[in-house]
Amino acid sequence: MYTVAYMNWNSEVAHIVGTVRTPRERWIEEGLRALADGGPDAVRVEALAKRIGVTKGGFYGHFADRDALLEAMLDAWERESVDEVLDRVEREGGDPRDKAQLAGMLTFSDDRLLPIDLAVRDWSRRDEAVAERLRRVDNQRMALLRETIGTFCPDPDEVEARGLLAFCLAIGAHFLAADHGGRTRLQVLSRAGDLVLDRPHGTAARGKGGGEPNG
Amino acid sequence: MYTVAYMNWNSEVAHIVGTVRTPRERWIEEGLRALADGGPDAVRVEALAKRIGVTKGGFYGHFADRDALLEAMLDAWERESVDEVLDRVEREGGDPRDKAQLAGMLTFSDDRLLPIDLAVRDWSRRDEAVAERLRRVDNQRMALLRETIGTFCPDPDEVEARGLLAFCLAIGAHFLAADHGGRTRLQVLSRAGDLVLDRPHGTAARGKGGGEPNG
DNA sequence: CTCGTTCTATACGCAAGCGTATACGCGGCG
DNA sequence: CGCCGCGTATACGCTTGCGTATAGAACGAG
Repeated sequence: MYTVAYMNWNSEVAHIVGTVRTPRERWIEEGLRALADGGPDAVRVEALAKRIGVTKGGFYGHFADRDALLEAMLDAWERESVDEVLDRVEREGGDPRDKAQLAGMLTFSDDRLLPIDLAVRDWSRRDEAVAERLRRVDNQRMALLRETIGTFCPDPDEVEARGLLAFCLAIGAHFLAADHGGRTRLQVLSRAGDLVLDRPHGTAARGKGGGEPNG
Repeated sequence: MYTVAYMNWNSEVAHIVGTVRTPRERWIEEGLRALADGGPDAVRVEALAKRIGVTKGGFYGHFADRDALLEAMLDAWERESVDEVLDRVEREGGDPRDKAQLAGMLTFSDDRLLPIDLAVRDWSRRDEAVAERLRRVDNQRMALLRETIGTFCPDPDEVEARGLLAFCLAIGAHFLAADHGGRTRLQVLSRAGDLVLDRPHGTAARGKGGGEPNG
């Protein structure tokens, strides 16, 4: 019976999804990995094929051309970034401030999404369409920050400023190469987060970069 | 800048520097422009030549290969970033907080240096040698921030946190695509700067973003 | 004026990468 | 079984880009 079920999956779902051998999603996934590793220019059809273990033969059955893949990659990223992360924050968030911190630290400590996010940011500086997508994503994250920060900060202008600060902190830290004289980046980051969220030092719940370093 | 009239440069200096027609610096300059516009992958010998108005013929008289140009570009950028900016801040800086603000807003509102800086940051994520250079530059800027913030903030850990915050704000803002509901990015940025530097709203010497003391 | 240095133009070989065309293989279906 | 669909492999033409070779032009020096 299992065999039947499997074969049903094959026949029924196969033509819906489109392919069984190397699904369209596989190309997108590998494309995003290449994007994360080397930027948009590193997304090369033949290179992806080699990584997957096939030739580019079947690629053009899924995508009209390389640009179509890039579009699909951005679609996937945008959906994954917004839906998944926001959902997860909504589910797991506790104290509003920790929730805000979680919002930032979630995307920005995810080993998979983070490098993609950073690559997209740089990419968006040169491609208006990418910038537009990033704007949609960032606006949603910013909305979350506004909401959570608004719970303890009455002035809307200050809320916005703190939101920007938190966001810039989460992003900028990954584009920064400075040392901190003995301190860990995480330690300084934690302290900075306390400042942004206007909470006494060491009050953060166990987030990702939270907690007291003690060292 | 280098471009200043290398045409009437000829007789005297020619045999000292070695070249008159298209100086080595010209290739570097154009390379940095290409880097700013399209990242390291956009620095192509033939493209630069076309932009300069020559063919690549003379290029290999100045540089062993493309990598040598990239090295030279980074040399130039590193020196220009550190020396020029720090000197200027030292000369023009007034109130320590404004000086700190100037430090960030100088590089990060310079139409020429800013895009190069951002491109180098992204580049450094994929090239360890570039990361090392960026570390040197960022450490110097961070030192300046420490110094100025330290004048009004006694706690070294907090100084470091505020410094990181300021730095991240200056950088991150350029990688951020979110809107601010009616407000200008500059407005929010200004308010955020006030928070970071722990000063009442509206006390800044000049508006942020290009508003350096223009004496 | 002639010479040598130095940049310039042009041509070449080579490799990577895109998109297309075509034949093969394998599984599903009549 | 034999056809068909779809993914795959392979080969091709085309473009871009690097680095080299070589001849010509510009300009200062003698």
